[in-house]
Amino acid sequence: MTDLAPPRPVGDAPIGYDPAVVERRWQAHWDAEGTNSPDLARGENPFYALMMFPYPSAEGLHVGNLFAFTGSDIYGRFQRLQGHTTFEPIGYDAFGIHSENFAIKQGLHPGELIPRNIDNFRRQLQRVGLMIDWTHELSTTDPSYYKWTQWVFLQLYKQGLAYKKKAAVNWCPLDKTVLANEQVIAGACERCGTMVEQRFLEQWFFRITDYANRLLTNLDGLDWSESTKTAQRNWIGKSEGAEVVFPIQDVMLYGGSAMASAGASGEVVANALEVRVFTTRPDTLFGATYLVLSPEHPLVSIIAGDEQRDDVAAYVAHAAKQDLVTRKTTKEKSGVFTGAYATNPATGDAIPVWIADYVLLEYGTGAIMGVPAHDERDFEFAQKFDLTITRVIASPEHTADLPLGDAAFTETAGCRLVNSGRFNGLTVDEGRTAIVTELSARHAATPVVNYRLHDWCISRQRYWGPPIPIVYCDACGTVPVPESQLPVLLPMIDDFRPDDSGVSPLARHAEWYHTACPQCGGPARRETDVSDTFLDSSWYFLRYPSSRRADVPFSDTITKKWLPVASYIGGNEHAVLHLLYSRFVTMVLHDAGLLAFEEPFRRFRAHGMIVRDGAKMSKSKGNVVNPDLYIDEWGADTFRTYLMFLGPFEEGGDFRDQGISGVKRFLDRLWRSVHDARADGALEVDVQRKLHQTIKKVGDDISRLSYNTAIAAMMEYMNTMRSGERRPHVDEVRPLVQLVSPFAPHIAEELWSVLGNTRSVFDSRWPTYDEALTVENRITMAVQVNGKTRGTVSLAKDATQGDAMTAAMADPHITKFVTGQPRKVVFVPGRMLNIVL
RNA sequence: GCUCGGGUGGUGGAACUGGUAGACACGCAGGUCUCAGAAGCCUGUGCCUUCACCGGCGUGGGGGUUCAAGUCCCCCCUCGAGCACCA
Repeated sequence: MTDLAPPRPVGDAPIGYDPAVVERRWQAHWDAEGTNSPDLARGENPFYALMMFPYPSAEGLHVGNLFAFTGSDIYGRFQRLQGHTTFEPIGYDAFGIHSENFAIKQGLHPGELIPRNIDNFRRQLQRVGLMIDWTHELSTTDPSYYKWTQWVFLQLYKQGLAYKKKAAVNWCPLDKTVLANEQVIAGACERCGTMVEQRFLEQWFFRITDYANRLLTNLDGLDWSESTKTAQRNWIGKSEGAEVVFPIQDVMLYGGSAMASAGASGEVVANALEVRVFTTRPDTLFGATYLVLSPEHPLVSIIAGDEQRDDVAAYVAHAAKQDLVTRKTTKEKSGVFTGAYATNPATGDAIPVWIADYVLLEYGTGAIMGVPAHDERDFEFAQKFDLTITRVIASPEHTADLPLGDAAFTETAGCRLVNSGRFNGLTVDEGRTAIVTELSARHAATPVVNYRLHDWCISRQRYWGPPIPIVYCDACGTVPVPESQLPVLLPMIDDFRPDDSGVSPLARHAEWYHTACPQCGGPARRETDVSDTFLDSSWYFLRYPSSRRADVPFSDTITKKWLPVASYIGGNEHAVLHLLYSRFVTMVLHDAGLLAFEEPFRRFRAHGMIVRDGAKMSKSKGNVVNPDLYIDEWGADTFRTYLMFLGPFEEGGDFRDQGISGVKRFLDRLWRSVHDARADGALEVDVQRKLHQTIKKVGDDISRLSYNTAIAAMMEYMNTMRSGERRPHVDEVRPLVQLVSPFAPHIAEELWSVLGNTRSVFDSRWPTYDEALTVENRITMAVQVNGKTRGTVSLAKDATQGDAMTAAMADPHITKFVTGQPRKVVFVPGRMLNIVL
């Protein structure tokens, strides 16, 4: 046991509260006693409080991290006080391009840089007093961790969910490297300014699209922030519609190979070239006056007419040269006619087939039907190239031949079909169904659901990540590395910079690259790509409780006991990627029979952002707050509590140092109240009532993460309890120490021991309140005349309308507004009285 | 452009299901204590008018519903975040 005696007043400090001393003492005490390391095997009533692990940057923790961690810590500590065994782990998400680029800039190896950053993070995390179980700390860069990241890859591979295909990526021809979309600024490389190109490279993908519908429908049952669920729904982007078949007319077939498409039964139908398009508006089919294929569409070279061949080829080449970002953001329409015509299956008309880069190969079928009258993009395109525009939807005020004017008509509510043959007069919804039904009978359409979600590209042609555990053998082909041979260690090489070749730097290391085939023992080559950091973080919560097990990624019994995660708190910037990938990986492991649950996070809450003077903190703006300086000056307890007091936790707030002194004063008063407390005499009724109200409110508020109002409530109680320089009774102060403890854990422990307790305040139980004692027996009721508040009356808590009326009419300030006989009186018991004249 | 959040005193922010708008805190002003200060403690503090009482006006703007609107409905302005030619 460390020394529990209260510190003597230091120097001139009149009250003896020295945060630095108190905080150091209790951090050492927690460490020595293992206060924050629960017995995971035996602890009762488990509660897994998870915070998103940080990326250990060179700058150290920023206030945003601290804000998030403190919010999560308060919730975890509160749950512990409710009688749970709380597990609060931390780790570092330390692989990735960020670290690698930074290391390159500093001329250092990420392998030396990262441990240094982690040491600094650990130091900072320790001094804010989080209830972290340090015995389960992890880093994704540790071979004992990424061994199992590779294992996760293998599980997906085994399920047929990992595959390799060529995909378009941004390529900087000067830096000779692949760029993420965020690294392309206005079509140019963010580092060297060179125009970026599109390249096709072989990449590993996970088939997350197979899980799209499940990822979407499960959301309904999750206790998550609505904003996060909405973001996921939008990201998955389900759209229901139909695929419609447009036969190509009179094609000149080149080279005889014309690849007539294969029907469902496998027989080759001669001369049956056709374009399939996806649409969410089959009701507008009669208005489809042209088709547009994406420039990469396989039919393009086949259907292009002799005269158009050169133009088409030039356009395709132009599109290929564009980078992905510019292509998707340039709204100016461009395109060329292919020379081919297709038949609109509804009207039988011949319509021209164009190609344009506003149609993307990766979405739907890579081809669209152009309905210029009712789609903005198509309208723009048709105007530019002078294509036919036919109205097929009309609102009740429109006639069938009313011209469109200068914009597409995209409304649907209350509208009906026109110029659509026998479908005229149907509503949009009816038309949608009727047209698809009829075309389906002729095999010209199929109802289809499409998702915006793409498969997850996990390949990175970089160095700083876990090597993808695959080997290529001339004899056996693609061979997964057997689990017994994991981890595939990332070699510590000096020249880890990306180079001219466009493949990972690992390819340059023959001794690593060449290996023996695990199947036949023959010569083989290793996969040189490493995996995406999002794979590292997609399963880390499974590892924490079992982090000391070398033989399995996660123990069955421990996992059954501790997961799914009871509370997960993090930033909404991870609403889609990290949180979606974690759900996906969990589902896959569930389907493989390795996990009993399919959703990893029972409850998720997104915290807000801390800004400074209304702007996001950034080095370039020079408004970054260094938490160390604030902790030095005010102490961790004050800083934590202040961060929580600045605004609603789920909304964030504006950091300004002016307000921090108010919180410090509050803790000073708490300190003094405990030291001055008397043990004799009785409790005051008003103080006691306020106490019970406060216990109730603080508990309710913490449960809803309304930390700012919880703190305000404690301050109110303090004002009541210590009004003037009133000496409070110990029984009035003791519960306040407990209420404060999740926010300001060090001072709470200190004062708890001053109050004579020998065990941690976090092993005490949250104080209980008596509902009966929270009730006020007299109430102040507002009295309105014609809806305007004209005064108040003081009444017994169960006063009737009659009592209220009598009291109101006795007050001349009120009666002077009552100039006639009341027409009506509205009485809300306990709240207000409204006299209507 | 679309989606999701916001807009309340000098400032950060309260206000649960419509029911005394401005809790709590900062700041400011005055007082008390002190040789003086710091710290504490007490009082006041939305705006306009007034010596004061009284009164009027007030939650981005404009309409509406209601005995009653920061809260509900419609239109508009504005700030932040995310997504973005997704057919």
